Amino acid sequence: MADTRTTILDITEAAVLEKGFEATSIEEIAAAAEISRGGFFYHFKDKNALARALIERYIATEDRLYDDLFARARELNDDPLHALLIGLKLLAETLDDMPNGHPGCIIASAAYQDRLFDRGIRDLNRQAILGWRARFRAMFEQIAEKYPPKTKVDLDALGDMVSSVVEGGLILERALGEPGVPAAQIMQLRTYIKLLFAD
Amino acid sequence: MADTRTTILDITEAAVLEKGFEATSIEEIAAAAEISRGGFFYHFKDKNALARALIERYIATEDRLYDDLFARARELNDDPLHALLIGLKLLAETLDDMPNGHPGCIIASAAYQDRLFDRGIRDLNRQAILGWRARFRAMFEQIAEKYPPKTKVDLDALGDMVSSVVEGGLILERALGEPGVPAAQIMQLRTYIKLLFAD
DNA sequence: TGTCAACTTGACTTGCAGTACAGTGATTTT
DNA sequence: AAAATCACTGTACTGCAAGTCAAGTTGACA
Repeated sequence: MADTRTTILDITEAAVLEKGFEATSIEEIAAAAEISRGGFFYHFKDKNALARALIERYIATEDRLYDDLFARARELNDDPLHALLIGLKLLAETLDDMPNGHPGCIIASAAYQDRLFDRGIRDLNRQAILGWRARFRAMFEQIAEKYPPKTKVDLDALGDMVSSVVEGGLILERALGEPGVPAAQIMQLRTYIKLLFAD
Repeated sequence: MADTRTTILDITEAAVLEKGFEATSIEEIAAAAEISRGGFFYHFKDKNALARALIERYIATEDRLYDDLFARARELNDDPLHALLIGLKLLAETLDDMPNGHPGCIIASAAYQDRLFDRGIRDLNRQAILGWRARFRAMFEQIAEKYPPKTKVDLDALGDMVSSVVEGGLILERALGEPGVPAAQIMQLRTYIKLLFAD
């Protein structure tokens, strides 16, 4: 059996995906983990600490996913543009294969509940998004060197666009109850990049 | 003086933008509106009714904004592609001129708190997003007739992309504490549309 | 054998949502 | 002029969830 802390995080993640962080009570998390409320507070000082651990875990997972995906893409094609296009395709497929939606929500829900979460969580979030910006910006710089873009373009904004369409897509997906929106949005972004850089 | 109901909505909107819906108590809304808690419940049955009214008002505002913006753009240029490009530029400028951020958050925060809000609110949200999809899809259809797209493209996904980058941009803006992200994202989308359709 | 980590139990405080209802002063209707 | 309605105030209550605290239990390992 996994350790209780991990169990709590798994249960919380599922509950948060289903109904949001606020709507998930400690009581029900404890019940699902088959421990008492007191037991919960033994592992996490308060709900804030739980949120923080969840976000930390999510960011680590996401970073690893991006590492793997774009490393594999680069193996398949050494050209920076084609590697990115392959990576985005893989990302779209991965997004579509997530049955219960994507935990990206957690970042968004934290972004919209400033007061609820402490500064530490906000900084965590900020660093993660800046990290993704830098990651994709670096790829775009490499591409732009080899393939001059058809139009002048802000590479930071382009880097942000990956996060932006994923997060935006997740919101639409949830609000519409229609799966596949983030993947479709990523594919749009892919088309944009193709038009912008490819001959 | 504005009527109390409107005052309550204004105060709530500001508070929600600052710290989220959940973190805003009825007590503090009532205090800011200079009425008693009882007075609040006279106007709104519960917090759900307040959220619903806020979202209704937000959607109406957003629809009116889109109506105005793209009508003006069409006045400036009768060509469907150029009108849309002008409209998106105007939208980016409008987004940048909103000092306290954009209430788009409200849609997103509702999307992430399913349980908190009743089905009516969820349907409202859904209809709004479908409306925006249809609105932009119609524009893209008109454009595609005159300017065959360089690549096959899913017009629904393209229509969604407007909502997607605005909402996604708002999340990044909030999480980063960096203004101007949604406008920058809209400008990226504009570049994409230009590359996709223009000669 | 003792000690430490990982709990449990239970009692408590605080804060917020929501209910219920009695009353009040201003305005509107009849 | 009387009656009704509107837009509240005020108070008192229930119920739930978060979080605190103190004291006790249980199994593993040194």
